[in-house]
Amino acid sequence: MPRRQRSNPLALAVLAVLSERPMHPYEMAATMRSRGHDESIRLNYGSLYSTVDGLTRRGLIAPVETERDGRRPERTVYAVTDDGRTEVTDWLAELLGTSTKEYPQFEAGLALMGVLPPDRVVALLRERADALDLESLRLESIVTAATDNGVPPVFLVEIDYERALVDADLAFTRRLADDLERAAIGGVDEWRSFHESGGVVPVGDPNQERSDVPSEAVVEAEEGVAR
Amino acid sequence: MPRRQRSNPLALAVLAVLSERPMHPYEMAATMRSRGHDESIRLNYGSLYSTVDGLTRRGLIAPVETERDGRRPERTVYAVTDDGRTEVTDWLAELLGTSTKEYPQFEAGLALMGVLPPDRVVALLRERADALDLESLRLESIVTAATDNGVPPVFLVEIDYERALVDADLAFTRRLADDLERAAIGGVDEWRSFHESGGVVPVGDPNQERSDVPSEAVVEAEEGVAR
DNA sequence: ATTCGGATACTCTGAGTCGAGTATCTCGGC
DNA sequence: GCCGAGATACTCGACTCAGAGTATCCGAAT
Repeated sequence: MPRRQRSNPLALAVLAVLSERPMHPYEMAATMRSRGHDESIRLNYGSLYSTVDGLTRRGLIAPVETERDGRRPERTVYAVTDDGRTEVTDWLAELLGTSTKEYPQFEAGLALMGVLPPDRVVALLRERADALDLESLRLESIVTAATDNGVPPVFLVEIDYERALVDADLAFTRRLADDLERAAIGGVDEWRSFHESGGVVPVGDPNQERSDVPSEAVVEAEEGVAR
Repeated sequence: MPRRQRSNPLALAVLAVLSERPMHPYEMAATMRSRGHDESIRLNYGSLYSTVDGLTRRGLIAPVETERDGRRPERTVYAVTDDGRTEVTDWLAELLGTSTKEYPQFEAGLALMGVLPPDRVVALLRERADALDLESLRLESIVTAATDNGVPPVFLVEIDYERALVDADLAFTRRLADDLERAAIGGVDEWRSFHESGGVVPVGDPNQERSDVPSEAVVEAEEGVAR
């Protein structure tokens, strides 16, 4: 059994458009773009073609014809198979019915922010908040424009979703910046004094170095995390 | 100039731990895990070792010694270089100071949900909401446990962040399920009747097929999106 | 008449990703 | 004193991904 892999949503999008009618890859891309799905699903040609290959290998889609127009490159039209039809609904049910852990970049930044001094972090968070504000407005204008064009709101829920997340992110980011500034979170003072008194952990004998660290409590606490 | 690529946060985490002191890859992994960073940054051995290779190639870290313990595999200890030190702070500033577009799986699901009938979607969204509820509790208990263990709250902000997003996601998901059920969003009735009267788009001549589609308005509207 | 941007339609390559696999050592329980 | 579970430390290979590159065609403006 060829190990199923539902990691790449682009494959699901391919199955979905092919459920409507057979197409060649380039047309799939054009269709997705015209529906704004490229806003929610990462789409670029390299991935598209290899995704289509993968789906073909797994028997979820199959080429139905290849046509050539003048001296242009050949176009291969694909159709979804019965297995493919089953897969679309199963996969979609999985996406809509469960929550999968994701790893946003910003979360990594938060986990490692101790490397920078707190004042710097506060300034950066404020910048980020402004960027998120713009992003929220951008999303709003997409919805407004589409609605004015007669697109029924059901087709825009993925944008609403993104906006809800951006707004939550914005609120969190602003709040964190404020809390760090006012040192309203435990450990900020130690973090600050660590950076003010040297900051860079010296490289050398690990054992020596441990006792060189200014704010021992912080390091120990961080290392002692038992989750 | 070797094109910099800051796509993989694991590389940043490697630079960050090596900023503290030189280590061999396996120890880096153990350190990250002990700090709970594997909750925020995707970590597995395959990626770790190739990430370390990449950083070495780009001159951001360098091997300082290789030691062997009995007949065990050799351990190569790496240290961060000056370029590496610059890179950590620059990269971190980028992560904390800007927002990068991400593509959550669920958003893809929302964009394609039209493939399933609305009632099915409502049921699935309810399931997802329950899962998110559990996830929120899990995150809360992580914070509680760590705090009880004496970890200063500053080291837990990335969990707070995740929790804020999960809660926003939960609120959105529940709200959407309700709205779809009550058809409080424009286009749901058309969607429903489309599925009740056949549902599957026939495969065949594209031109014919277009006029076969029961709810023409829906399809046209979706295709007419101009964003 | 010509040219030049943009659309059409893929192809190539190098790099990254991930899980499973390998082999050794350690330590506690019986 | 031996056995198995878990920790230590990495390796391998199949697959995926991104984005630049290639080649052709069309239409509108020069």
